[in-house]
Amino acid sequence: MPELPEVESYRRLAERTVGRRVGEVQLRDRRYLRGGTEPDELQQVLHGAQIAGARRIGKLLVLDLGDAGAGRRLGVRFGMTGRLQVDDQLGVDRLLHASDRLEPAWQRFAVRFTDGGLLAVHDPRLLGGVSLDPDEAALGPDAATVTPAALARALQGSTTALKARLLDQSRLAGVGNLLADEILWRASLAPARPAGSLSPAELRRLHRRLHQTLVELLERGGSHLGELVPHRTPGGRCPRDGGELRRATVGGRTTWWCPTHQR
DNA sequence: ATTGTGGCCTGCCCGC
DNA sequence: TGCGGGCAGGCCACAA
Repeated sequence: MPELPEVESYRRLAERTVGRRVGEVQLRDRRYLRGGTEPDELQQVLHGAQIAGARRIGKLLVLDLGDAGAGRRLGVRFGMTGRLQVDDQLGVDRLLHASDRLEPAWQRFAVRFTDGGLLAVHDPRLLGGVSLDPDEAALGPDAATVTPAALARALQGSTTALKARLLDQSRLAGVGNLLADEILWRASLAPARPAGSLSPAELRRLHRRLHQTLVELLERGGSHLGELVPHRTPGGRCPRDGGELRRATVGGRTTWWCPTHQR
């Protein structure tokens, strides 16, 4: 599913649209609109606008608009099965838990550029969506660049499960379920630990592993390419010490961890 | 305010 | 072979 590494791939792909002008806007299903954006407004703002930039905050892709749409922004969320296409190129090859097929009906939103190119979002399950002027302030610091101090602030003073806090996009933006399991596994921290219970040494370890994991997976281009992920399955064993992994629901999400070395 | 839960949405996989 | 149920989880509305 698209987490920070996938969305960063999408952002890089979206950079190809910078400087191009929007012609036709296609919204196949108005359920794909989020944040109160109306089809008419979307059409009006996008038509004739130029793409001025492609940014990413956590899992949110933001296209800054220029010219006719100056000052406005287009936000794209990918949910867990969303894919970005620019011209004839796809952002990532494979998505875990998502079909690799590209049914025309799954193309939920697209803009045609006046040069004949295309930016399209394919999303079988409609869990993603597009909106005008998304609330960027509602997101915490981006997980790829968060400082140790900011990470500590995101966790401190809370008794909720550490993993739940890592998944809270308003505290830290970009970590999804697979990444959370991978990072906690690498940091040797139990997912159900109270978020505020980490010692300074554990906080440093978590920050280092978070950073390391993101650098590595950004390079590999997918959140499913971690070390733990292939073992998140019944009977799966810890690749570090061979112990049987445990499965439970933490923070409302399926969670796999190694009770032997994650404390 | 914070935290937890259920619903959305549908392709896919398993067991009968 | 077909079918039904369960599962996947990002995000949001809502409840406690």
